[in-house]
Amino acid sequence: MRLTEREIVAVLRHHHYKITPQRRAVIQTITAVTSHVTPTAIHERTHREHPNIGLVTIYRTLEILARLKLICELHAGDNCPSYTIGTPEHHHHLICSGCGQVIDFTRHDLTKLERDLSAETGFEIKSHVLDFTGFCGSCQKQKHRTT
Amino acid sequence: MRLTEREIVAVLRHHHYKITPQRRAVIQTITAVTSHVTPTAIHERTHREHPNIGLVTIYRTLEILARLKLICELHAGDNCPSYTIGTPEHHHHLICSGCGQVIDFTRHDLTKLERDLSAETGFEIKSHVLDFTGFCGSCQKQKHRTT
DNA sequence: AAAGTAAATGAAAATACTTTTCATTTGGAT
DNA sequence: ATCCAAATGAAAAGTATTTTCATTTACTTT
Repeated sequence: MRLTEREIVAVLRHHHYKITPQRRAVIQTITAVTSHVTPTAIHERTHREHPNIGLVTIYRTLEILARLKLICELHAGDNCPSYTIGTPEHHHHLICSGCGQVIDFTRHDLTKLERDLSAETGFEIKSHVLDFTGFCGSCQKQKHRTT
Repeated sequence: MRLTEREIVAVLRHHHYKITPQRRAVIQTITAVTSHVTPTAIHERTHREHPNIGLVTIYRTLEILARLKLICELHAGDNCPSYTIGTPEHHHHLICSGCGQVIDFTRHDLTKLERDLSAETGFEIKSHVLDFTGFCGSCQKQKHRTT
C-alpha cells in the first residue's frame, strides 16, 4: 500500500504547506512512477505537463516531502540520491545494477539486531537501510550476449 | 583484519597498475584513517605530506581501488560518497548522524534472506548494504543542550 | 644501466549537481 | 475582496566530479 496523491496533499495541508499547482504536479509524477527517480528525472517528467516548472521547485518540494517521510530516499551507486513515494510500512530494496529498477520488500525484522547493537555501542538507533544489489532476470540474459 | 598498504600495493601490481608515489600516498592516508572519508578529505590529508598531489589523482585512484574492492564505498546522507579501507570480511555500518563517525560490524547473516529473495524475484544478488543510522553516545548528550 | 613506451600526472576547462539570492507571484486566511 | 507570508522562477553562486591534453614517470626491454 503506497501513499496516494490525496493523502500526501492532506499531510502537507496539515503542516500548513500551501498546495500549489507545482507541488501537485511533483506529487502526481512521483505517485505515478513505480521506480526510484532522481530529481532531474522528476523534473523532466513533470515538465511535460507543466512546462514552466523549475528544477529548483523540484528540489524544494522533495526536501519537504522527505522531511515529512512521505517519500523514501535511496542512496546507492549511480543515481545516487533518488526518491520514491513512501510506503507507510518500512521497507527495503532490491536494486538491479543493469537497468536500475528497484523492487521494494518489507520482509525481515531487524529489531533484535538493532537492540543488541544499541546496547553494545551506546548508539540511539534511528533508522536503517537494507539494500540488495544484483541483476534482474532480463539483465542477466543481456550480460551473456556478445554485444 | 583490515588490508594493509603492502597488501593493496601487491594487488595493484598484480593488476599491472603502476605504483606511483601519489598512489602510495593515497593508500597510506586511507589505511591510516579509521573512519570513512570523502575524496576531498583524503585529498586534504594526503596534501599535507605531498603538497603537489591533485584532487583528480585522488578520484582516479579511488576509482581503481573501488573497482578492485580494496576500499569500501559508503553512500549515506551527507558525505554521500565516502570510502574506507576494505576489510576482507563483509561488514555493515553504524553511522552517527551527529558527528559522522562510522562503526563497522560484521555480525548478522543475511544469506538465507538473500536466497529467498533471489528465488522469488529471479534476481542474481551480488551484494547488499546494511547501514544503521542514529546518534552516538556523545551526540545524544549534545542534542539535549540548548545550543 | 639506458632507452623506449604506455600509463599516470597536474592544471585547466568542462560538465553536472545543488543551493542561495531576490524580485515577483499566489494560496489561503481574514 | 484584501492582504501577507510563503512559494516560485531565473540567475548566480557554490560544490562536486569528469574530461582534455601536454608533460612526466614507472617499469619493461634491451
